Amino acid sequence: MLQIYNSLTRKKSAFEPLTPGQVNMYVCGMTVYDYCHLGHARVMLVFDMVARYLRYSGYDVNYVRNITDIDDKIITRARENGETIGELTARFVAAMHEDADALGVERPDQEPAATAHIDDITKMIEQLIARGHAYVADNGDVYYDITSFEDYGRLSGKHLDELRAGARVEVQESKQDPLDFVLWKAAKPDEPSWASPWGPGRPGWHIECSAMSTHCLGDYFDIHGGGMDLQFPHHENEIAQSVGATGQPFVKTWMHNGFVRVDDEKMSKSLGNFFTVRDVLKQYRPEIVRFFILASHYRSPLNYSGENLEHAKASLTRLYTALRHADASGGEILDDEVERFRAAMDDDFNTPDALAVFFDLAGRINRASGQEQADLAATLKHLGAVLGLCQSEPEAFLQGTPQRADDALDSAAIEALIQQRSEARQRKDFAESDRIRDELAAQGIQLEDTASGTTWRRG
RNA sequence: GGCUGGGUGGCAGAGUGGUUAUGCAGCGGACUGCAAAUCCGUGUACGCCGGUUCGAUUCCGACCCCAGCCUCCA
Repeated sequence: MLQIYNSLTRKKSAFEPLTPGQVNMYVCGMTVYDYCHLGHARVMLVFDMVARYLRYSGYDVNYVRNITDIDDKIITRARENGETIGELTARFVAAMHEDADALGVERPDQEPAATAHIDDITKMIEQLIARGHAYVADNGDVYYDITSFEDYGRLSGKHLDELRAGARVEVQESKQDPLDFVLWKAAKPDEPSWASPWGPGRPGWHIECSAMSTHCLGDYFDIHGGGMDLQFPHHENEIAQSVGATGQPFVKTWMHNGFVRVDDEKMSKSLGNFFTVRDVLKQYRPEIVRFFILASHYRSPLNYSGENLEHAKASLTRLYTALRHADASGGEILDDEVERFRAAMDDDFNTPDALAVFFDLAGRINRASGQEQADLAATLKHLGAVLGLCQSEPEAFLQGTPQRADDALDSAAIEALIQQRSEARQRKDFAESDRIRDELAAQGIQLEDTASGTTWRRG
């Protein structure tokens, strides 16, 4: 039985979908004005893993991940670049897809963009006004009236008076309460805008997720996810909006993933300490990045460092080294191992524990032979598919692309040197043999002599 | 200050009221011309102080420290 930690109740509980066999999941995606950084990659990878595992567990999953394609930063950036917001966002949506695809993240079933749902957004705002949860201010903005929603603060554990005491919210004359948040922003001159009952303007950030999730998945759905920093105010506001507008409960299980850190500090745009996915992929192959992220629990902080990426690389190398000498064809899936894997994953998607099963399998593959080995290897590949790992040909992974294409040897050159070395070894010229091996090692090529010949990999 | 989450062996990272994952690194051994890979063996680690208990790293309380949110942020 799958247990998921619910941020709303702050405890793990058994997952039961609202409709048996069906899971509706919404995840807050990115604001497309720049390239994805590793923090974005973590969200995409974590919920990709969740969707994959839910499907593996037999659920029919409808996974929605939105795209925020209108907001202040987008407007500013487009203006700086001298391009339209449409041109800017189209470019970064494409870049995001490239990065996600590279990391083996399966596309969500739906990827709604805010600007394509202005009608849904304005309708929801009208509902909120009609139900007494929102008001039109004298500056033309529409605000949510925080005092009209009794449960406000429940998700984040905030109390209204304490939030007000914090007084870090910018004082806005037009607001009835400093904590009221904007649903619709009246357009200033030269800003992109859409028509609405309150005049030309654009949606506030929070309302788009309420409108799009409801549009795609209905009033009440199973899982809503995102980064921890979205818990307040974004998700808190979504609850106020959706429950306020529909009168129905909104989300059953809230899931929040931990941050990627650098030097024990949150990686973020505002701190400027971020690494883009494409930068990291210049140094490490996608599967290594994927392993790195899945090797710690999704709610834990994850520290980015070259050392940790090297750890991930070494770990994957061990798995692929085991698969390299095993033939999985004709192998049968071993139920006991699948059960161990599932027990780990059923415990709030405990991927580090699940990966321990992979290493047990690898060790046993190395010791076994024949049918037993084939069964073990087939099981490793089968479970690997659930996490999006170990699906490459072992040779392709181990001999994969060099880190620096300019000075590295190609396969043919390597094979030629190995051939020369074999001949040297034949005539017991070990000085020459070792010289060639050292030469290859200097290029990052590791040799392995086996009974059936010499194989190589990039170390 | 308020609210969350956390402090596990050299590193990474799970987990548990008593037999103490997993990977990397280290050490000893096997294999090897030598290596590499692999295999075998090897490490009583759970922030500090009290309490509950036959027994706590695991439960309770205090304390110290760290991170996050309270402002745009995945």
